[in-house]
Amino acid sequence: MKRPTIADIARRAGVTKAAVSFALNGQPGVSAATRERILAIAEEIGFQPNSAARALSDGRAGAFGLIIDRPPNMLGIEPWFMQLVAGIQAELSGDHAALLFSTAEDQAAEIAMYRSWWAQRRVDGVFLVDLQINDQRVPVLEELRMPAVVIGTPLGAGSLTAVWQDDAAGIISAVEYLAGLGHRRIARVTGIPRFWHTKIRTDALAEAAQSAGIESISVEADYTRERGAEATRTLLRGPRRPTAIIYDNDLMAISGLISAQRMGVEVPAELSIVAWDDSPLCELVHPPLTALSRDIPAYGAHAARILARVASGEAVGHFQEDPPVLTLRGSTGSPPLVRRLSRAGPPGS
Amino acid sequence: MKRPTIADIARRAGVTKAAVSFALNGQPGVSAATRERILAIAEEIGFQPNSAARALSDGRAGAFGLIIDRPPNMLGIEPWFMQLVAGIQAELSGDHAALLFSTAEDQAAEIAMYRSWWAQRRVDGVFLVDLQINDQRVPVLEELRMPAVVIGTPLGAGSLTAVWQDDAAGIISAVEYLAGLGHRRIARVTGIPRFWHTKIRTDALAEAAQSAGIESISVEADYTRERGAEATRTLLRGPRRPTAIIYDNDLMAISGLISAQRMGVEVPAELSIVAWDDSPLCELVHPPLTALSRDIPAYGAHAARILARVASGEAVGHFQEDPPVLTLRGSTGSPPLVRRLSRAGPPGS
DNA sequence: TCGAATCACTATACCGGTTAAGTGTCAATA
DNA sequence: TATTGACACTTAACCGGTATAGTGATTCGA
Repeated sequence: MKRPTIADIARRAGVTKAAVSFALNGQPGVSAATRERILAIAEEIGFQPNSAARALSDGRAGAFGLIIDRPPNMLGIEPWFMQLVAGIQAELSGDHAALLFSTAEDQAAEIAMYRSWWAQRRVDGVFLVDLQINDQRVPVLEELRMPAVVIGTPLGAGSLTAVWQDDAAGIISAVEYLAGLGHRRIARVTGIPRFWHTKIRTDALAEAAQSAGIESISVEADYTRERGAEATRTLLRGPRRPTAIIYDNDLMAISGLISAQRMGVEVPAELSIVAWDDSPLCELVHPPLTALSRDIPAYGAHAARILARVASGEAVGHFQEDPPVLTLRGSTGSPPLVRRLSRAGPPGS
Repeated sequence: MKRPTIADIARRAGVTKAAVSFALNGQPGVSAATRERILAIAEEIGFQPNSAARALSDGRAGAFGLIIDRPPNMLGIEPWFMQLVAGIQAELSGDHAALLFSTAEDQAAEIAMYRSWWAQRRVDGVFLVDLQINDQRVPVLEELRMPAVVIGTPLGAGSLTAVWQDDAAGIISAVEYLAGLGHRRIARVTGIPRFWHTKIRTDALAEAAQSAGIESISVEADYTRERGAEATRTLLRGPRRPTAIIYDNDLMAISGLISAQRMGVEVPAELSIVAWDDSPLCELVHPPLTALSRDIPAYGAHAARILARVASGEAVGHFQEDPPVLTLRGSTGSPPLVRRLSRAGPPGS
C-alpha cells in the first residue's frame, strides 16, 4: 500500500537506515553479507528512493528542463523537437533523471520559468534551444549560475557549453552538390533571422557560393508556409531567377515546391529544391525532396550527457556533432542550361 | 548566492520558521503586521519554496507526467501534441506545478516509467493518451492507485476519469456535409486500429452512412504517409470507387491527395478529401484540405485541471469537450454525378 | 477579580533520504 | 598483555519545508 522507505528495509534487515543507505549506494561501511541481504529485501519489496527526500538531502533535483517558445502550432510540425526529446530521454533515464518540459509564450516567460525552476530547485540544469543573436537567456542563466547546455552554435553561448552541429558544413555540401550539377544561381529561403543558425547558414551560403564562383541570395522568411510560398514566388518572378532553392525547413520547402509547380515551373527540370531537415514530409510530395539529414536523437543524447556533467560541476568543452548529410531525392537535378547542353552533346566540341 | 530559505526569512524577521510558514501560506497564527513584514522580506529576497522540501513534507510531488509511445518521427509531425502540452502548461503553471514529459519505446517501457515515477514520488498523477482497446496501462494505474486522466474516450478508461471529445460527432458532421453535397459512397483511411478513437470513428462512420442511406468503407492504415497513399490507391482503383475520403490524420490526407492527383484523379471534382485534425499542413497543399478542427490547447487545459482535482483526492466525473468542427476548404465539393446533373439542369425535370 | 478563552507566537517532531562522528568487537602488532 | 587499527555498524544531525502541541501575555466574561 504505502510506498516502502529505507526505514522499512532497515527494520526487516535488523539494521539502521544508515546501513541501508550505505548498502544501496555501494558505500563502504557494511559487510558483503549484510549488503546482499539489504539489496535482496529492497528488490523484494520494490524499493525506489523517494526523489524529494534525495533531492532535499543531496541538493540535486534529479531533473533537467527544456522550454520551447516557438508558437505551438508552428512547432508541432517540426519533427525535430520530438526526436530531440527522445534522445535526451534515452540518456537521462539511465541516470534516473527526469525531463521537465514546457512551452512558453515568449522569451520573457521562458526566462521567468527558468528563474522559478531554479529558485524552487526543480531542475539541476536546462537545455537551451533556438539560440538568438544577443539572446537574453544567456546572461540570465550565467547570472543565476544555472547549469545549461546550448543546443546550437557556441557563438552566442557566452560561458555556456554548447553541443552543436556545423550548419555551415551543411550549406557547403548543398552548394557543392548543386554547383556540381551545373547550377550557377542558388537562392535560399531562411528561417527566423534572429536565430543564430539562420545567420550562420546565410553567411555560409554567401561564402560557399563566392568560392564556387556562383551567384547566391538569401531571402528572409520565418518557417511558415505563407512566407515560404511568398519568398518562392518573389524569387521565381524576379529578374535573376535562381535554378535552385535551399529552404531552412521542410514545411517551407514543400510550400515552395507547390508554389513553383502552380506557377508552371517544373521541379527538378527548371528548379532544384533542397530542404533542411529530413522528415516524413519530404517524401510526401512529388518529386520527393532532397534534404539535409541529421541524427537528431543522437544530438539530444549528447546534449543530455554533457548537461549532466556540467550540472555536476565539471568544466566541459563544447561538443560537436557530425555534420548534416545530404540525402538525394527527386527534387534536385541539373539546371535547364546544362540539360540542353548535355542533350546537344558535350560543350565546346 | 545561496538560494534563500524560510530560515533566512525567519532570522531577518526575528521570528521562527513556523511563523514564516504560516504567513506565507495564509494560515492563521500570525498577526497582520507580522504577516506583512514576512511577506515583504520574502518578496525582497526573492524567496521561492524549495520544491523538494515541500514535496517531502506534504507528500505531493507538485508535478504531473505525460508519456508518449508513438514512434518519435511519427509524432513529430503531429501538431496535436505540442498544442496539448501548451494547454496543459498554461493550466499547471498557475498552480506552480511542473510537467514531466517523456517518450517511450513501447507500452511496456511506458508502464515501467509510470511505476518508477510513482515509486519515486516524482509525480502526483499522469495524463494518458492514445488509449487502446484492452489497454494494459489502465489496470496498472488502477492497481498502483495512481491518479490519472485519460485524454480520450471514457469507454476503455476503467475507473479512470476521462476528458474526451466526441469523435463520433466529428464523423457525423463530415458525413452529413458530404452526403449533403451529393456523395453516395464515402471511404475512410483509418489510424492505428487498436486505438479507441479509431474504433469509435469506424463505428460512427458505418452508422452515420447507414442512416444517411449511403455506402461507406473504412480501410485500415497507421497514420503514415506510405499506408495512406497505399490505401488511397487501393480505394481509387477498386470496383466501387468512393467519391470522398476521410483521413484520420492530415499527413495521410495529404499523401492521399497527392496520390490521387498523380493517378489523374481531380480533387475535388472527382474526389473530395477531408482531413481529421487541422494543421498548417492542410493549407500547404493545393487544393487546401477541408478538415475537422478542434481547440486542442483547451483540451489540454481541461485535462490538467481535472487531473489536479483527481490527484487531490476528489471524485471527478468525465469531462466532455466541444465536438470537432468542420473547416471547409477547397478539397471538398459535389461528386461527379451531381456536377453533371446540375450543369444539365435540375434532376427529374 | 479570578478563571477561561483567545491570540501570537515558539518549540519541536516529521517527511525520507545522506553523511559525519561515535561505538563496540576483533585481529594484528609491539 | 596492552595498544592500535580496521571493520561493521549505530547515533544523530541535516536538508527545507509543514504541522501539531505547547507557552506566555492579553482580553473577556461573570
